[in-house]
Amino acid sequence: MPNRRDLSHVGVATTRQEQKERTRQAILAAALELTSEQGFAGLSLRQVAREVGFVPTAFYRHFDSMEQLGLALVEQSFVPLRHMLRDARRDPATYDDVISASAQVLHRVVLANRSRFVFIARERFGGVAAVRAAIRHELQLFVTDLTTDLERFAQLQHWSADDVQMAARLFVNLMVSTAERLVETPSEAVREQEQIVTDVTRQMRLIVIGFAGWRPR
Amino acid sequence: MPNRRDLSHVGVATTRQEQKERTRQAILAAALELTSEQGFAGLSLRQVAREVGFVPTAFYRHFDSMEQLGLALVEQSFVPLRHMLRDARRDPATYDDVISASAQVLHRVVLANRSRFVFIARERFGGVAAVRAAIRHELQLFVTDLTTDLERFAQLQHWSADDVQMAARLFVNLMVSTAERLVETPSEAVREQEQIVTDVTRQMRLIVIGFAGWRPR
DNA sequence: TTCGTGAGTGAACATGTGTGCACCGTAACA
DNA sequence: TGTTACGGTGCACACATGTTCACTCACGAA
Repeated sequence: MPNRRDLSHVGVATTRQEQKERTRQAILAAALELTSEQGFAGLSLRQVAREVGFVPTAFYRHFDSMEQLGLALVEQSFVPLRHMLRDARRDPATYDDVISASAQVLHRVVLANRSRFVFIARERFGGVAAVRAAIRHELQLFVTDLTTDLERFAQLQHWSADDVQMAARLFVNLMVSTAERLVETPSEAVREQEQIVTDVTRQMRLIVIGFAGWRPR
Repeated sequence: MPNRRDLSHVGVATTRQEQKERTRQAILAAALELTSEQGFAGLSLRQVAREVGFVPTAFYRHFDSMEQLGLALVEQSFVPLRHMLRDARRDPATYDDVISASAQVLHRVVLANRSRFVFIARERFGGVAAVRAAIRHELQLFVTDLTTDLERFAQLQHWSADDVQMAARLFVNLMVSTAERLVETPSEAVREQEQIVTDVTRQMRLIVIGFAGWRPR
Protein backbone atom coordinates (compact mmCIF):
# COMPACT_ATOMS: atom_id res chain seq x y z
CA MET A 1 0.00 0.00 0.00
CA PRO A 2 1.35 3.43 -0.91
CA ASN A 3 2.20 5.69 1.95
CA ARG A 4 0.47 8.99 1.24
CA ARG A 5 2.07 10.62 4.24
CA ASP A 6 5.59 10.15 2.96
CA LEU A 7 5.84 13.63 1.50
CA SER A 8 8.66 14.41 -0.85
CA HIS A 9 8.96 17.79 0.77
CA VAL A 10 7.06 19.88 3.23
CA GLY A 11 3.47 20.95 2.99
CA VAL A 12 2.09 19.45 -0.19
CA ALA A 13 0.14 16.21 -0.13
CA THR A 14 1.41 14.25 -3.10
CA THR A 15 -0.26 11.40 -4.82
CA ARG A 16 0.95 10.90 -8.31
CA GLN A 17 -2.09 12.30 -10.10
CA GLU A 18 -2.29 15.21 -7.70
CA GLN A 19 1.27 16.09 -8.60
CA LYS A 20 0.50 15.80 -12.30
CA GLU A 21 -2.52 18.04 -11.92
CA ARG A 22 -0.43 20.52 -9.98
CA THR A 23 2.23 20.86 -12.64
CA ARG A 24 -0.52 21.07 -15.25
CA GLN A 25 -1.91 24.04 -13.37
CA ALA A 26 1.60 25.46 -13.11
CA ILE A 27 1.92 25.22 -16.89
CA LEU A 28 -1.38 26.99 -17.39
CA ALA A 29 -0.42 29.72 -14.93
CA ALA A 30 2.99 30.22 -16.49
CA ALA A 31 1.55 30.36 -19.99
CA LEU A 32 -1.09 32.87 -18.91
CA GLU A 33 1.55 35.02 -17.28
CA LEU A 34 3.86 34.96 -20.28
CA THR A 35 1.04 35.46 -22.78
CA SER A 36 0.02 38.67 -21.05
CA GLU A 37 3.40 40.09 -21.96
CA GLN A 38 3.96 38.90 -25.50
CA GLY A 39 0.87 37.15 -26.84
CA PHE A 40 0.27 33.45 -27.21
CA ALA A 41 1.48 33.23 -30.80
CA GLY A 42 4.87 34.53 -29.74
CA LEU A 43 5.08 32.13 -26.84
CA SER A 44 7.48 29.22 -27.14
CA LEU A 45 7.32 25.80 -25.58
CA ARG A 46 10.77 26.34 -24.10
CA GLN A 47 9.76 29.59 -22.45
CA VAL A 48 6.88 27.84 -20.73
CA ALA A 49 9.20 25.04 -19.62
CA ARG A 50 11.73 27.53 -18.28
CA GLU A 51 9.06 29.44 -16.34
CA VAL A 52 7.65 26.27 -14.80
CA GLY A 53 11.08 24.92 -13.98
CA PHE A 54 10.94 22.17 -16.51
CA VAL A 55 13.09 20.62 -19.10
CA PRO A 56 11.43 21.32 -22.50
CA THR A 57 10.52 17.74 -23.30
CA ALA A 58 8.51 17.32 -20.09
CA PHE A 59 5.92 19.61 -21.66
CA TYR A 60 4.75 16.75 -23.86
CA ARG A 61 3.71 14.73 -20.80
CA HIS A 62 0.88 17.23 -20.37
CA PHE A 63 -0.01 18.64 -23.79
CA ASP A 64 0.44 17.33 -27.31
CA SER A 65 1.25 20.78 -28.65
CA MET A 66 1.12 24.46 -27.89
CA GLU A 67 -2.22 24.60 -29.69
CA GLN A 68 -3.71 22.17 -27.15
CA LEU A 69 -2.34 24.37 -24.37
CA GLY A 70 -4.08 27.33 -25.99
CA LEU A 71 -7.42 25.55 -26.02
CA ALA A 72 -7.01 24.58 -22.35
CA LEU A 73 -6.31 28.23 -21.57
CA VAL A 74 -9.50 29.31 -23.33
CA GLU A 75 -11.49 26.79 -21.34
CA GLN A 76 -9.91 27.90 -18.08
CA SER A 77 -10.23 31.61 -18.83
CA PHE A 78 -13.96 31.47 -19.46
CA VAL A 79 -14.73 29.75 -16.14
CA PRO A 80 -15.12 32.93 -14.04
CA LEU A 81 -17.25 34.56 -16.73
CA ARG A 82 -19.54 31.54 -16.92
CA HIS A 83 -19.87 31.50 -13.14
CA MET A 84 -20.68 35.18 -13.11
CA LEU A 85 -23.53 34.71 -15.56
CA ARG A 86 -24.79 31.55 -13.86
CA ASP A 87 -24.96 33.37 -10.52
CA ALA A 88 -26.67 36.33 -12.14
CA ARG A 89 -29.37 34.02 -13.50
CA ARG A 90 -29.76 32.09 -10.25
CA ASP A 91 -30.34 35.21 -8.19
CA PRO A 92 -32.50 37.47 -10.36
CA ALA A 93 -32.05 41.00 -9.07
CA THR A 94 -34.81 43.54 -8.93
CA TYR A 95 -35.44 44.96 -12.34
CA ASP A 96 -34.31 48.52 -11.86
CA ASP A 97 -31.04 47.75 -10.19
CA VAL A 98 -30.02 44.85 -12.37
CA ILE A 99 -28.17 47.18 -14.70
CA SER A 100 -25.85 48.91 -12.29
CA ALA A 101 -25.45 45.69 -10.30
CA SER A 102 -24.33 43.89 -13.47
CA ALA A 103 -21.84 46.60 -14.25
CA GLN A 104 -20.27 46.34 -10.83
CA VAL A 105 -20.17 42.56 -10.85
CA LEU A 106 -18.46 42.64 -14.22
CA HIS A 107 -15.94 45.10 -12.86
CA ARG A 108 -15.21 42.93 -9.84
CA VAL A 109 -14.87 39.74 -11.87
CA VAL A 110 -12.59 41.37 -14.41
CA LEU A 111 -10.33 42.77 -11.70
CA ALA A 112 -10.15 39.43 -9.90
CA ASN A 113 -9.28 37.58 -13.13
CA ARG A 114 -7.34 40.21 -14.98
CA SER A 115 -4.84 37.93 -16.68
CA ARG A 116 -7.60 35.65 -17.96
CA PHE A 117 -9.45 38.51 -19.54
CA VAL A 118 -6.25 39.82 -21.05
CA PHE A 119 -5.81 36.39 -22.58
CA ILE A 120 -9.32 36.34 -24.04
CA ALA A 121 -9.07 39.87 -25.41
CA ARG A 122 -5.66 39.24 -26.88
CA GLU A 123 -6.31 35.85 -28.41
CA ARG A 124 -9.83 36.52 -29.65
CA PHE A 125 -8.19 37.70 -32.86
CA GLY A 126 -4.75 36.34 -32.14
CA GLY A 127 -2.46 34.30 -34.30
CA VAL A 128 -3.73 30.78 -33.50
CA ALA A 129 -6.82 29.87 -35.51
CA ALA A 130 -8.03 27.07 -33.23
CA VAL A 131 -7.89 29.38 -30.21
CA ARG A 132 -9.81 32.08 -32.08
CA ALA A 133 -12.51 29.58 -32.98
CA ALA A 134 -12.82 28.33 -29.39
CA ILE A 135 -13.23 31.87 -28.05
CA ARG A 136 -15.76 32.78 -30.72
CA HIS A 137 -17.71 29.67 -29.80
CA GLU A 138 -17.79 30.55 -26.09
CA LEU A 139 -18.99 34.07 -26.85
CA GLN A 140 -21.68 32.73 -29.16
CA LEU A 141 -22.92 30.60 -26.26
CA PHE A 142 -23.34 33.77 -24.22
CA VAL A 143 -25.38 35.32 -27.01
CA THR A 144 -27.78 32.39 -27.24
CA ASP A 145 -28.09 32.15 -23.44
CA LEU A 146 -28.82 35.85 -23.12
CA THR A 147 -31.29 35.60 -25.98
CA THR A 148 -33.43 33.11 -24.07
CA ASP A 149 -33.10 35.28 -20.95
CA LEU A 150 -34.28 38.35 -22.79
CA GLU A 151 -37.23 36.53 -24.30
CA ARG A 152 -38.75 36.36 -20.83
CA PHE A 153 -38.76 40.12 -20.40
CA ALA A 154 -42.25 41.55 -20.72
CA GLN A 155 -41.19 44.41 -22.97
CA LEU A 156 -39.65 42.06 -25.49
CA GLN A 157 -42.43 39.46 -25.64
CA HIS A 158 -43.74 40.64 -29.00
CA TRP A 159 -40.33 41.04 -30.61
CA SER A 160 -39.20 38.83 -33.45
CA ALA A 161 -36.58 36.19 -32.67
CA ASP A 162 -34.08 38.02 -34.86
CA ASP A 163 -34.56 41.25 -32.97
CA VAL A 164 -34.11 39.61 -29.59
CA GLN A 165 -30.89 38.01 -30.71
CA MET A 166 -29.74 41.32 -32.14
CA ALA A 167 -30.29 42.93 -28.74
CA ALA A 168 -28.51 40.08 -26.97
CA ARG A 169 -25.55 40.52 -29.25
CA LEU A 170 -25.49 44.23 -28.51
CA PHE A 171 -25.25 43.45 -24.80
CA VAL A 172 -22.55 40.82 -25.21
CA ASN A 173 -20.58 43.18 -27.44
CA LEU A 174 -20.88 45.80 -24.73
CA MET A 175 -19.72 43.34 -22.09
CA VAL A 176 -16.71 42.36 -24.19
CA SER A 177 -15.81 45.94 -25.08
CA THR A 178 -16.10 46.96 -21.45
CA ALA A 179 -13.98 44.07 -20.23
CA GLU A 180 -11.39 45.06 -22.81
CA ARG A 181 -11.52 48.68 -21.68
CA LEU A 182 -11.14 47.64 -18.04
CA VAL A 183 -8.25 45.41 -18.85
CA GLU A 184 -6.35 48.03 -20.82
CA THR A 185 -6.72 50.54 -17.99
CA PRO A 186 -4.21 50.10 -15.15
CA SER A 187 -5.99 48.87 -12.04
CA GLU A 188 -4.40 51.68 -9.99
CA ALA A 189 -6.26 54.28 -12.07
CA VAL A 190 -9.28 54.09 -9.81
CA ARG A 191 -10.90 57.17 -11.24
CA GLU A 192 -10.85 55.87 -14.79
CA GLN A 193 -11.97 52.42 -13.72
CA GLU A 194 -15.00 53.98 -12.10
CA GLN A 195 -15.62 56.07 -15.18
CA ILE A 196 -15.77 52.87 -17.22
CA VAL A 197 -18.28 51.34 -14.80
CA THR A 198 -20.58 54.38 -14.89
CA ASP A 199 -20.18 54.49 -18.67
CA VAL A 200 -21.31 50.92 -19.17
CA THR A 201 -24.15 51.44 -16.70
CA ARG A 202 -25.44 54.37 -18.69
CA GLN A 203 -24.89 52.59 -21.98
CA MET A 204 -26.98 49.64 -20.84
CA ARG A 205 -29.62 52.01 -19.55
CA LEU A 206 -29.66 53.81 -22.90
CA ILE A 207 -30.23 50.53 -24.69
CA VAL A 208 -32.98 49.46 -22.32
CA ILE A 209 -34.71 52.79 -22.87
CA GLY A 210 -34.50 51.99 -26.54
CA PHE A 211 -36.35 48.74 -25.86
CA ALA A 212 -39.45 50.69 -24.82
CA GLY A 213 -39.58 52.70 -28.01
CA TRP A 214 -38.72 49.84 -30.36
CA ARG A 215 -41.34 48.80 -32.82
CA PRO A 216 -40.60 45.56 -34.65
CA ARG A 217 -40.95 45.75 -38.38
CA MET B 1 22.28 65.01 -65.58
CA PRO B 2 20.59 61.75 -64.71
CA ASN B 3 18.76 59.99 -67.46
CA ARG B 4 15.32 59.17 -66.10
CA ARG B 5 14.40 57.29 -69.23
CA ASP B 6 17.18 54.77 -68.79
CA LEU B 7 14.93 52.28 -67.04
CA SER B 8 16.51 49.37 -65.26
CA HIS B 9 13.78 47.18 -66.66
CA VAL B 10 10.51 47.54 -68.48
CA GLY B 11 7.48 49.45 -67.41
CA VAL B 12 8.31 51.18 -64.17
CA ALA B 13 9.51 54.77 -64.06
CA THR B 14 12.38 54.72 -61.60
CA THR B 15 13.84 57.60 -59.79
CA ARG B 16 15.73 56.53 -56.70
CA GLN B 17 13.18 57.72 -54.18
CA GLU B 18 10.32 56.31 -56.21
CA GLN B 19 12.02 52.93 -56.04
CA LYS B 20 12.58 53.27 -52.32
CA GLU B 21 8.96 54.18 -51.76
CA ARG B 22 7.89 51.24 -53.90
CA THR B 23 9.84 48.68 -51.91
CA ARG B 24 8.60 50.32 -48.70
CA GLN B 25 5.07 49.72 -49.89
CA ALA B 26 6.05 46.16 -50.81
CA ILE B 27 7.28 45.63 -47.27
CA LEU B 28 4.05 46.97 -45.81
CA ALA B 29 1.96 44.80 -48.13
CA ALA B 30 4.00 41.69 -47.38
CA ALA B 31 3.84 42.30 -43.65
CA LEU B 32 0.08 42.85 -43.80
CA GLU B 33 -0.34 39.65 -45.77
CA LEU B 34 1.77 37.58 -43.42
CA THR B 35 0.29 39.14 -40.29
CA SER B 36 -3.19 38.07 -41.36
CA GLU B 37 -2.03 34.48 -41.13
CA GLN B 38 0.02 34.41 -37.95
CA GLY B 39 -0.18 37.72 -36.14
CA PHE B 40 2.38 40.47 -36.05
CA ALA B 41 4.10 39.28 -32.88
CA GLY B 42 4.92 35.99 -34.57
CA LEU B 43 6.21 37.68 -37.69
CA SER B 44 9.94 37.68 -38.27
CA LEU B 45 12.09 40.14 -40.11
CA ARG B 46 13.42 37.34 -42.28
CA GLN B 47 9.94 36.23 -43.28
CA VAL B 48 9.16 39.74 -44.46
CA ALA B 49 12.44 39.88 -46.35
CA ARG B 50 11.75 36.53 -48.01
CA GLU B 51 8.25 37.58 -49.04
CA VAL B 52 9.46 40.85 -50.53
CA GLY B 53 12.39 39.18 -52.29
CA PHE B 54 14.99 40.76 -50.09
CA VAL B 55 18.08 39.83 -48.25
CA PRO B 56 17.30 40.23 -44.51
CA THR B 57 19.66 43.11 -43.84
CA ALA B 58 18.06 45.27 -46.52
CA PHE B 59 15.10 45.60 -44.19
CA TYR B 60 17.06 48.05 -42.08
CA ARG B 61 17.31 50.49 -44.99
CA HIS B 62 13.58 51.12 -44.49
CA PHE B 63 12.74 50.49 -40.84
CA ASP B 64 14.83 50.56 -37.69
CA SER B 65 13.00 47.60 -36.23
CA MET B 66 9.90 45.44 -36.52
CA GLU B 67 8.23 47.70 -34.01
CA GLN B 68 8.62 50.68 -36.37
CA LEU B 69 7.10 48.55 -39.13
CA GLY B 70 4.16 47.83 -36.85
CA LEU B 71 3.54 51.51 -36.22
CA ALA B 72 3.67 52.23 -39.95
CA LEU B 73 1.11 49.47 -40.49
CA VAL B 74 -1.21 51.04 -37.92
CA GLU B 75 -0.92 54.39 -39.64
CA GLN B 76 -1.60 52.84 -43.03
CA SER B 77 -4.47 50.67 -41.83
CA PHE B 78 -6.44 53.56 -40.38
CA VAL B 79 -6.36 55.60 -43.57
CA PRO B 80 -9.53 54.14 -45.16
CA LEU B 81 -11.43 54.44 -41.88
CA ARG B 82 -10.42 58.07 -41.49
CA HIS B 83 -11.46 58.79 -45.06
CA MET B 84 -14.79 57.10 -44.49
CA LEU B 85 -15.57 59.30 -41.53
CA ARG B 86 -14.27 62.45 -43.22
CA ASP B 87 -16.55 61.82 -46.20
CA ALA B 88 -19.46 61.09 -43.90
CA ARG B 89 -18.98 64.45 -42.23
CA ARG B 90 -18.50 66.35 -45.47
CA ASP B 91 -21.74 65.08 -46.98
CA PRO B 92 -24.26 65.04 -44.13
CA ALA B 93 -27.03 62.64 -45.07
CA THR B 94 -30.65 63.17 -44.23
CA TYR B 95 -31.30 62.36 -40.61
CA ASP B 96 -33.44 59.27 -40.99
CA ASP B 97 -31.27 57.48 -43.45
CA VAL B 98 -27.93 58.28 -41.90
CA ILE B 99 -28.07 55.10 -39.84
CA SER B 100 -28.59 52.52 -42.52
CA ALA B 101 -26.34 54.49 -44.87
CA SER B 102 -23.54 54.39 -42.29
CA ALA B 103 -23.96 50.66 -41.81
CA GLN B 104 -23.65 50.02 -45.53
CA VAL B 105 -20.69 52.33 -45.96
CA LEU B 106 -18.92 50.56 -43.10
CA HIS B 107 -19.64 47.23 -44.76
CA ARG B 108 -18.25 48.40 -48.07
CA VAL B 109 -15.12 49.91 -46.56
CA VAL B 110 -14.40 46.84 -44.47
CA LEU B 111 -14.78 44.54 -47.48
CA ALA B 112 -12.53 46.72 -49.60
CA ASN B 113 -9.83 46.83 -46.91
CA ARG B 114 -10.25 43.48 -45.30
CA SER B 115 -6.61 42.81 -44.49
CA ARG B 116 -6.19 46.19 -42.87
CA PHE B 117 -9.13 45.63 -40.58
CA VAL B 118 -7.87 42.18 -39.73
CA PHE B 119 -4.63 43.82 -38.75
CA ILE B 120 -6.33 46.38 -36.52
CA ALA B 121 -8.57 43.81 -34.84
CA ARG B 122 -5.70 41.42 -34.31
CA GLU B 123 -3.12 43.89 -33.06
CA ARG B 124 -5.46 46.01 -30.95
CA PHE B 125 -4.63 43.66 -28.11
CA GLY B 126 -1.70 41.96 -29.78
CA GLY B 127 1.74 41.22 -28.44
CA VAL B 128 3.48 44.51 -29.31
CA ALA B 129 2.81 47.22 -26.73
CA ALA B 130 3.69 50.17 -28.97
CA VAL B 131 1.30 48.96 -31.64
CA ARG B 132 -1.50 48.53 -29.12
CA ALA B 133 -0.96 52.06 -27.86
CA ALA B 134 -1.01 53.49 -31.39
CA ILE B 135 -4.29 51.75 -32.21
CA ARG B 136 -5.88 52.81 -28.94
CA HIS B 137 -4.88 56.39 -29.72
CA GLU B 138 -6.45 56.30 -33.17
CA LEU B 139 -9.71 54.93 -31.77
CA GLN B 140 -9.73 57.58 -29.05
CA LEU B 141 -9.50 60.18 -31.80
CA PHE B 142 -12.68 58.76 -33.32
CA VAL B 143 -14.44 59.03 -29.97
CA THR B 144 -13.56 62.70 -29.51
CA ASP B 145 -14.45 63.51 -33.12
CA LEU B 146 -17.79 61.78 -32.84
CA THR B 147 -18.40 63.52 -29.52
CA THR B 148 -18.21 66.95 -31.15
CA ASP B 149 -20.42 65.68 -33.99
CA LEU B 150 -23.06 64.45 -31.59
CA GLU B 151 -23.06 67.69 -29.63
CA ARG B 152 -24.64 69.36 -32.64
CA PHE B 153 -27.65 67.05 -32.64
CA ALA B 154 -30.75 68.79 -31.34
CA GLN B 155 -31.79 65.91 -29.10
CA LEU B 156 -28.46 65.93 -27.28
CA GLN B 157 -28.09 69.67 -26.79
CA HIS B 158 -29.00 69.56 -23.12
CA TRP B 159 -26.87 66.49 -22.31
CA SER B 160 -23.83 66.70 -20.09
CA ALA B 161 -20.43 66.45 -21.76
CA ASP B 162 -19.83 63.12 -20.04
CA ASP B 163 -23.04 61.66 -21.39
CA VAL B 164 -22.32 62.74 -24.93
CA GLN B 165 -18.90 61.15 -24.79
CA MET B 166 -20.42 58.02 -23.32
CA ALA B 167 -22.80 57.81 -26.27
CA ALA B 168 -19.95 58.44 -28.72
CA ARG B 169 -17.99 55.63 -27.16
CA LEU B 170 -20.97 53.32 -27.49
CA PHE B 171 -21.11 54.06 -31.21
CA VAL B 172 -17.39 53.60 -31.74
CA ASN B 173 -17.50 50.33 -29.81
CA LEU B 174 -20.32 49.24 -32.04
CA MET B 175 -18.37 50.20 -35.14
CA VAL B 176 -15.32 48.26 -33.94
CA SER B 177 -17.33 45.21 -32.90
CA THR B 178 -19.13 45.21 -36.21
CA ALA B 179 -15.94 45.53 -38.21
CA GLU B 180 -14.55 42.62 -36.23
CA ARG B 181 -17.66 40.57 -36.89
CA LEU B 182 -17.51 41.34 -40.60
CA VAL B 183 -13.87 40.43 -40.74
CA GLU B 184 -14.30 37.10 -39.00
CA THR B 185 -17.10 36.13 -41.36
CA PRO B 186 -15.93 34.82 -44.74
CA SER B 187 -16.79 37.32 -47.46
CA GLU B 188 -18.48 34.56 -49.50
CA ALA B 189 -21.07 34.10 -46.76
CA VAL B 190 -23.26 36.81 -48.26
CA ARG B 191 -26.27 35.96 -46.15
CA GLU B 192 -24.41 36.33 -42.87
CA GLN B 193 -22.67 39.48 -44.03
CA GLU B 194 -26.06 41.02 -44.70
CA GLN B 195 -27.32 39.83 -41.34
CA ILE B 196 -24.47 41.73 -39.71
CA VAL B 197 -25.36 44.88 -41.62
CA THR B 198 -29.02 44.73 -40.65
CA ASP B 199 -28.00 43.92 -37.07
CA VAL B 200 -25.81 46.99 -36.75
CA THR B 201 -28.47 49.11 -38.40
CA ARG B 202 -31.03 48.04 -35.83
CA GLN B 203 -28.57 48.36 -33.00
CA MET B 204 -27.80 51.94 -33.92
CA ARG B 205 -31.50 52.63 -34.27
CA LEU B 206 -32.11 51.14 -30.83
CA ILE B 207 -29.51 53.43 -29.34
CA VAL B 208 -30.90 56.50 -31.11
CA ILE B 209 -34.35 55.66 -29.78
CA GLY B 210 -32.75 55.57 -26.36
CA PHE B 211 -31.53 59.14 -26.97
CA ALA B 212 -35.10 60.38 -27.00
CA GLY B 213 -35.98 58.86 -23.65
CA TRP B 214 -32.72 59.73 -21.93
CA ARG B 215 -32.91 62.14 -19.03
CA PRO B 216 -29.53 63.41 -17.83
CA ARG B 217 -28.98 63.13 -14.09
C1' DT C 1 9.14 -7.07 -1.25
C1' DT C 2 9.11 -6.81 -6.22
C1' DC C 3 8.43 -4.55 -10.35
C1' DG C 4 6.10 -1.83 -14.15
C1' DT C 5 4.60 2.74 -15.37
C1' DG C 6 5.20 7.23 -16.32
C1' DA C 7 6.76 12.15 -14.90
C1' DG C 8 10.79 14.42 -15.52
C1' DT C 9 16.03 14.50 -17.42
C1' DG C 10 19.81 15.71 -20.63
C1' DA C 11 22.16 15.56 -24.81
C1' DA C 12 21.73 16.05 -29.60
C1' DC C 13 19.78 17.45 -34.16
C1' DA C 14 18.36 20.53 -37.90
C1' DT C 15 16.46 24.75 -38.62
C1' DG C 16 15.12 29.72 -37.83
C1' DT C 17 16.30 33.96 -35.84
C1' DG C 18 18.37 39.21 -35.31
C1' DT C 19 22.24 41.77 -36.34
C1' DG C 20 27.23 43.22 -37.59
C1' DC C 21 30.33 43.89 -41.34
C1' DA C 22 32.60 44.47 -45.76
C1' DC C 23 31.10 44.76 -50.11
C1' DC C 24 28.81 46.08 -54.78
C1' DG C 25 26.53 48.93 -58.63
C1' DT C 26 24.23 52.72 -59.92
C1' DA C 27 21.22 56.96 -59.56
C1' DA C 28 21.99 61.60 -58.37
C1' DC C 29 24.66 65.18 -57.70
C1' DA C 30 29.09 68.42 -58.29
C1' DT D 1 32.66 63.77 -66.26
C1' DG D 2 33.96 62.26 -61.91
C1' DT D 3 32.48 61.29 -57.07
C1' DT D 4 29.44 60.22 -53.59
C1' DA D 5 25.46 58.54 -51.24
C1' DC D 6 22.80 54.68 -50.63
C1' DG D 7 19.63 50.57 -51.69
C1' DG D 8 20.67 46.02 -51.79
C1' DT D 9 24.11 41.66 -51.29
C1' DG D 10 26.53 37.81 -48.91
C1' DC D 11 28.70 35.91 -45.18
C1' DA D 12 29.25 35.25 -40.47
C1' DC D 13 28.07 34.85 -35.70
C1' DA D 14 25.78 33.60 -31.44
C1' DC D 15 21.90 32.58 -30.19
C1' DA D 16 16.57 30.22 -29.59
C1' DT D 17 13.44 26.96 -31.19
C1' DG D 18 10.65 22.07 -31.74
C1' DT D 19 11.30 17.32 -31.50
C1' DT D 20 14.00 12.75 -31.21
C1' DC D 21 15.76 9.41 -28.14
C1' DA D 22 17.63 6.82 -24.42
C1' DC D 23 17.85 7.57 -19.56
C1' DT D 24 16.53 7.82 -14.37
C1' DC D 25 14.01 6.87 -10.37
C1' DA D 26 10.08 6.93 -7.23
C1' DC D 27 5.01 6.06 -6.87
C1' DG D 28 1.68 2.63 -6.62
C1' DA D 29 -0.09 -1.79 -7.62
C1' DA D 30 1.02 -6.90 -7.03
